Amino acid sequence: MPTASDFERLLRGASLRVTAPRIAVLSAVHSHPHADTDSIIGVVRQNLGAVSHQAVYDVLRALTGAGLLRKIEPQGSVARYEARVGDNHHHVVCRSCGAIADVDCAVGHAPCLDASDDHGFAIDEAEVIYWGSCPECTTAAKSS
Amino acid sequence: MPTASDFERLLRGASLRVTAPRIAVLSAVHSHPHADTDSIIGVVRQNLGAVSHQAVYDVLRALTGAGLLRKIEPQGSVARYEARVGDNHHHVVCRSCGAIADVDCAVGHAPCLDASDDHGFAIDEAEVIYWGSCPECTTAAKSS
DNA sequence: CGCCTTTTCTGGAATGAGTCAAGTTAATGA
DNA sequence: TCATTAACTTGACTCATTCCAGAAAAGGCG
Repeated sequence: MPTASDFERLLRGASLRVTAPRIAVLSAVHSHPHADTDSIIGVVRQNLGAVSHQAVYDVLRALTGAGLLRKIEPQGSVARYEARVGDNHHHVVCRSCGAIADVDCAVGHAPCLDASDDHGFAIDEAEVIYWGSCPECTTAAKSS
Repeated sequence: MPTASDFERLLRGASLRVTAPRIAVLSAVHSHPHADTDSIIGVVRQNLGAVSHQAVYDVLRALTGAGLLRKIEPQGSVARYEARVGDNHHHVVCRSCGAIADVDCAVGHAPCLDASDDHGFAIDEAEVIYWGSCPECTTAAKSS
């Protein structure tokens, strides 16, 4: 678990100003991977007291733009954020409860970037989402 | 381009009632792949006259559930629908203009379904979205 | 062919994530 | 410390999607 000064270094490294809301958001996302915006707001307020939701939205956008956070939004879910960036990993999403887990890329290093026919697009990223049923929901479904 | 009676057969095959809005929606999605809900409503109204947006939403959900349509919603975009189902293809999305194109699966037949570590999830589908820049936007960016 | 049940469609109101805008506050760098 | 500029607050607002209750139509059956 990184400390506040680690986060401060991260922010400075991205030439972003160091403010309490930003550190709180970074910390919240680090300790709650795949959390949605609302939960993040909750965690941040628990640490800092009153913080406007607007500030959290702004911070999330700034940090996502700077590459410190990654935004994911699987179908039917609101936006979620995670702190693992730059390691090209993917996600499994449970169809029934929405749980999300990380999955390292199956084939090796940044592999899935090959489309059979790219229609002239300049492709810079391949995003993979695996859909299925998490262990809990699988068990629950069997016993019913 | 399938005809109205083709769509009727599709609907009956899925044991869904055959109604004008449903045929119009099917037809609209077939002729406008990757259209968002609003455009679909527009096309349907052009063919049928007044149709409530609610009916279109209901129809889209029913058809998606029956497997006649597929819903896709890339980040930052509203829901879009397409009629190509059951052939495990993926999409390229342009980061700047949002254009979407189809991409057949890179490695062969339902290939990407292997995650390195599935965390106990029972995975039934792998969804791949390639991000990049479409030919138009690539050209526009160079000339600026 | 016409009735009955069930599903679908209409119209309008409601929900909720996310955005906009204007003004205030605070971090940074000289 | 002071000026500059980015970040935060407040509050209203947008817009896709959903909910609700009543009207209409589809399909099955006599």
